[in-house]
Amino acid sequence: MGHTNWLNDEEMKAWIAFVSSATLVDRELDQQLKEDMGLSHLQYQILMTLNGAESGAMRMTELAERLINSKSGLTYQIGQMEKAGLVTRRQCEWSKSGVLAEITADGRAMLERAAPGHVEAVREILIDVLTAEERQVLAEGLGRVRDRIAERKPGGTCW
Amino acid sequence: MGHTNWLNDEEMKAWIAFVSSATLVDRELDQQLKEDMGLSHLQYQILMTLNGAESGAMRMTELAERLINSKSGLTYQIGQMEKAGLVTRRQCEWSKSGVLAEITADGRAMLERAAPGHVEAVREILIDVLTAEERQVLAEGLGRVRDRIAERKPGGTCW
DNA sequence: TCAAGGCGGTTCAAATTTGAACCGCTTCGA
DNA sequence: TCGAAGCGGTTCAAATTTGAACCGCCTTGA
Repeated sequence: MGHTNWLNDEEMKAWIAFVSSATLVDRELDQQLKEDMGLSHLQYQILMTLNGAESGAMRMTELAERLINSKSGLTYQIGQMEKAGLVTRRQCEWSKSGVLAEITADGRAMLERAAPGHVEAVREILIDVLTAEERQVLAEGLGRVRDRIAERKPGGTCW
Repeated sequence: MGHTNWLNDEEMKAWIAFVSSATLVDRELDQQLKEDMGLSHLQYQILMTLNGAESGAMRMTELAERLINSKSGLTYQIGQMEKAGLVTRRQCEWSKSGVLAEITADGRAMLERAAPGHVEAVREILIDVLTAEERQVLAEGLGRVRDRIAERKPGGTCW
């Protein structure tokens, strides 16, 4: 196996397009959210995820996994957002250790104000630039990529 | 215009797949490079870019733009890599301000050692998980996404 | 009953990133 | 020719991220 199977031109193009577009899209959205609402993309995602959970609350670790973030990083961000009044921490009922992050009324209000602009930006930057077929392929192919990587992490929470 | 055009299910799937796969892929590659070679993905990209430039050197600002990185961030990283002996700084001939970052022999050697493992990882994580048609669509569609965003930045160097 | 091991989170120091301020050239227009 | 504006990079402080160490709770098995 001593020989490397380099990427050919076709593969290289796909790879470059993927990496560079991902970087740019992320940067762009972060900027938009920060300018318009003072939220980072991560904070927005936290609010979205909590808002979507029933009772608006979720365990720290599960939240970290969902958002593909390190545990300590999440602790930090929840701390910031707690200061800002967007979320609170609550003890988990059935486990003395165990903390629930919960979205507050202010958090929901913030989300309502932020969502339209964010969705608009997502459309403008990504969704509306692609055809329906392309979106279909993206969902399918990249979904598979995501699942493959997720599978590789047996233990799971090693971030 | 008061009404938000929310993402429908099909669009949402594409969006989610894109964001989450991008995050995971990036994390995965960073990890692989760091474990195997002690390089961050950014550092690897810097070496790649310099190596590809004729004379193995490039202006700081151009490098920053290529890599979609802030100027100060690049200054920092080049500093680190200079300490590690992978690159050097050189004054630009035709401009007294103006700095060229140049890859060293050690830098090229490092790149040669790192490349096979990196390419392998890129294949395993992304390229080989997709069909040729999917790669084609990715290159085409996401290439368009990248170009659109790049166009929006008229001045260019505002990072 | 009790100690080892695992889980859920937090803390801590170190590395990285960001954006604004700054500094020395360069370039123009008055 | 002089001075304001712009470019190319760096510096600096502040925000964020990371990974390892740690702490208390919980489970399990001897």
